[in-house]
Amino acid sequence: MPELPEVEVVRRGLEDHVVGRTIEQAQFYGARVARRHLPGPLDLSDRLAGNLVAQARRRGKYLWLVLRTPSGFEQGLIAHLGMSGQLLVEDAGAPDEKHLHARFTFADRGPELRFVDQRTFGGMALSDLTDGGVPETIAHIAPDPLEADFDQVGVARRMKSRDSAVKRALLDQTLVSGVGNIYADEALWRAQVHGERLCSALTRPALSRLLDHAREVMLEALGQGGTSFDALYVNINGASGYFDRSLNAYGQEGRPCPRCGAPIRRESFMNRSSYSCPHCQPRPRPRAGLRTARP
DNA sequence: CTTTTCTCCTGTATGC
DNA sequence: TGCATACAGGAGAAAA
Repeated sequence: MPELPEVEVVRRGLEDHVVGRTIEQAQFYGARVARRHLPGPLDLSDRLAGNLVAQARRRGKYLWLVLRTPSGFEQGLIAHLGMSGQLLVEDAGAPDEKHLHARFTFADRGPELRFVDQRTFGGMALSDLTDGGVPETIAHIAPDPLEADFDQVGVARRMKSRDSAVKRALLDQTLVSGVGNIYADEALWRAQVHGERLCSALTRPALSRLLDHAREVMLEALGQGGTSFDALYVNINGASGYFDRSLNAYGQEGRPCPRCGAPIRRESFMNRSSYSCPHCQPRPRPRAGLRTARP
């Protein structure tokens, strides 16, 4: 599942293999991949031909190519990988993938760029750029912890004032972007905090330390090419990352906690799975007056 | 306004 | 063997 480190690996691949090239033709197959481009896939295709790819940028889990027309007008081609999206650079002769949704050919007749996505939660769209260089349609996405001007003090303060579970806040992309289920669980394990603790029950320094852990675990994962459980996340060359070997909590149900040896537990939270150490990350005590399900 | 739940999608694993 | 069900989960819409 591509989160910040995996998306950054893809961005670097695009920087190396696509930036500096001119799009000859962009084709979109089916309506779903361009569903967030409201004028539709044919309009998107028309607008892309002839553009120079000037930059490959990222915020959180969003990627965008800065495209430049011959007259110098710039826009952002946003790509989100969703759960299973892949951007692949391949020779034109390579057989079409089963879930191929978009194909870009270039004026230099070099390798193609393809968007492949099994579960189609991902997509592409064209957007004007704001003064800050971020596409308008993702202006609501907060800066991620790897950005130079990430306002950690401000984020910790906003978290402190939230009346919700701390894991929910970590996953809220309008608060801090780039963190998904895997790195949220890993950051909480490192911070020794249970994800269902309320934000307001933690101190601002503790919230700041949690953000430090989120940044550090994502940086470490980036250094190992990201986390791959299967062939659904790969870099633009189709290769897997290997941070899955370094996971301490996520997906480790029943295995000993690397810190204390207690078996890692799996719990359901927000209709997905959360993994934590029952000893290092005790559940919060139910508060008086809190409504609980009763059979 | 804030917070939570629902929905989109398909391949894989599991149970009867 | 076949069919039903659970699960993976990001993000925006809808509901509370």
